Order: sequence, then C-alpha cells, then structure tokens
Amino acid sequence: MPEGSSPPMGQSLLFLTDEQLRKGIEAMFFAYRGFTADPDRILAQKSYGRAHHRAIHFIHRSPGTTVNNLLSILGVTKQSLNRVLRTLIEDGLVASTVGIRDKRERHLHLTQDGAALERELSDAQRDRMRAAYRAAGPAAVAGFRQVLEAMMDDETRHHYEAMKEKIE
Amino acid sequence: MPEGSSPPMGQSLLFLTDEQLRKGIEAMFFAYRGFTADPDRILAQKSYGRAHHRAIHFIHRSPGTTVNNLLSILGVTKQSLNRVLRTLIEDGLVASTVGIRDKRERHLHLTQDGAALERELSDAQRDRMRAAYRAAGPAAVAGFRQVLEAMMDDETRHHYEAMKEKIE
DNA sequence: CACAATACGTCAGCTTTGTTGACATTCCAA
DNA sequence: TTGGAATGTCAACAAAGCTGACGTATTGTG
Repeated sequence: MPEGSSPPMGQSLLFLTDEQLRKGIEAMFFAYRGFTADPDRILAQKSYGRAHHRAIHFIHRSPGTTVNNLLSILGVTKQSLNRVLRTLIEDGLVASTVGIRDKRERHLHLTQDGAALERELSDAQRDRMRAAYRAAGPAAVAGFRQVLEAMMDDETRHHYEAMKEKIE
Repeated sequence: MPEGSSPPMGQSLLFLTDEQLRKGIEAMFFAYRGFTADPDRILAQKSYGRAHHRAIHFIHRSPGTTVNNLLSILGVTKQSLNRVLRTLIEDGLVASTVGIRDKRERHLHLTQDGAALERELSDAQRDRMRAAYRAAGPAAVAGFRQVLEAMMDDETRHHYEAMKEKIE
C-alpha cells in the first residue's frame, strides 16, 4: 500500500483518476462480453444457457460437490439452480448420487457426455483467454489477476481461493 | 502439472497453462460479480436493473447519442433497449429530443435526476474499482487493462476505443 | 415525384434465469 | 424422539434478452 511516498511518488496516483477508473469499468463491461461470447454460441446450439455452463464448469472443477456447496459458489437460489440441474441430469450430462456419509446430500459428477460438453465449452473459452494472455504477456497477466482478485467480494474471494488450492 | 521444465525460455510460457487459463476464467467470473454488486444494490431499491444502468452510463458518456448508436454499443435489440429507455424517459431521468439534421433520430440526454442517479451508481462502482486499483498498483492496472482489451471482440473493441478517445 | 431505405416506436409472444413463498420428505444428531 | 438441516417441488412472478410484424415519420435516390 505504501505508494511512491515522498520524493516524486514515482508513477504517481494518476492511475486512480476518475477517468482511468471509468475506462477500467468500460473495459470490464466490454471484455466480459467477449469472455462469454464463444461458450454462448455453443450453448445456444444445444439450447442451454450460461447457467448450465456455470453449473457444468464448477461440477467439473469439484467433482462430487454437493448441491448446497454449488449453490454458495454460484450465488443463486436452490430453485434456480435446481431447474438447470434437472435438465442436465435428464439429458444425461450430470449424475446425482445420494451421499454416503450423509444421505440427504446429493453428490454431483459429470457423465462422459457432460465431460465432453465441458471440454468443448472450456476449450472455446480458453482459446480466447490464451490469445489475450499471449498478446498481453506474463507481466500483464499477473496484473490482470491481481486486480480481479482485489475486485471480488470477501465471501466470493473465499470461494475463489478455495478453488485455487484444489488442483495446483 | 509441468512445473520446473528446462532452464530456457525465460519466464517461459507457463502462464499459458490450461491451469493458469482456468484460474483466469474463474477470476473473471467471480470478479464480475463484485464489479456489479454495488450498483445492483442501489438499482434494486429503485426497481431498476443492470440494463438501466448500462443505458444511463452510456448516455452520460456520450450525451446526445442516438438510439441506434446506443443499440450497437450495448449489443441488444431495439425492443429490449426501448423497454428500458421508455421507463427512464417516463421517470424523467432521460430526455429524448428529435434530431435537428435528421428528424428521424432521437438524441438522448440525462436530465438532472438522471445525472444524479448516474453519479450515485458510478460513485459506488468506482469506489470498489479504486480500492482494487490501489491495492494492486499501477503496473498491475496496466496489465489488467491490456488483458481485458485483448479479450474483446473486434467490433466491441472498436466501440471501446471510440469511447476512450472521446474525453481524454 | 415516386419509391426505397432508415430510424424509431410498439404490439405480441417466447425464453432464460433469477426471485419469494409454501410445503413435503428424508435423515442426522442432540 | 424430536428439531433442524438438506433437498426437492409447486406456483407465481420479474428482468431482460429474443423474433417477427407493423406503423409512421423522414430522408435519400433513381
């Protein structure tokens, strides 16, 4: 936090101008469109939506997760998630198995078909991400991640950090 | 995960790993929630939604813009925009005036009330942005913007660039 | 001038995805 | 055994996107 401090305060606080912040806000808005564009196209063909993508993504990410856990990650109501989950289960993309230790819980897994769709979606999304990363370079990417993390709600960041530790 | 690898390729391409890309994707998802959280809270009280926020933002940004222009910036249909615009005009937040050169066009401006809401919303959003920027520092912010710009669709980036030049 | 194209508004209907509220079931744990 | 937690389901509703069709100025063009 200790910025430039005394002498010339280095690169100064010019980057905190309302103008600069506004540009960041617009960049965030426009970039998010690109971020979702490719998966959206694929999903539209299969008459699914972003909600399905999110469910699939996080089930893939945390196989065996419970409905409740997924709920808090996605930040939606159980009714809303249930509708999406039901179609995914009916269509054979997601398997829901009764918990062993706690039979009230349902553990969620991707089926082969589900995993295939997950791959298709995340390949598309990663392709764009990879192109952006490559164009911007490693230093920019580090900054990108830093700012995004600082932008999250505390509770959300908690989920994010928990995810991060899972695989690496 | 391919950790160490060999000595060459400098900082290497490790930042293009699927793992790294996935983290970036999740960071984007979680951060966007934070990004919209504060304005969402304000909007909910006034029974408006994000669509209203977007319209207000870009009308403020480009006073006198036409409906068609707004349409292409927001990337929605005129029916969708019209619904939002109608309520904003009815509520006296936006003024629509017939074009001078071309009387088919409507030029959109914020009224005093509209400008007040715009300020309230963007203050809230900027506060979070500012905190994130300050925490991450100028170098990170530059990287943040670089990656976001690289992530946009070409057409979208065109809008973004046009905006950038407007005020600075 | 006549006609096509443009800009805008609107009606109707549909979809996705979110919300509340109410209620039943199952089952763990005190 | 009983209370509460986890889940599921029904109903109703809202925001915000979509398509398609139509009407009305207005403008540009052949």
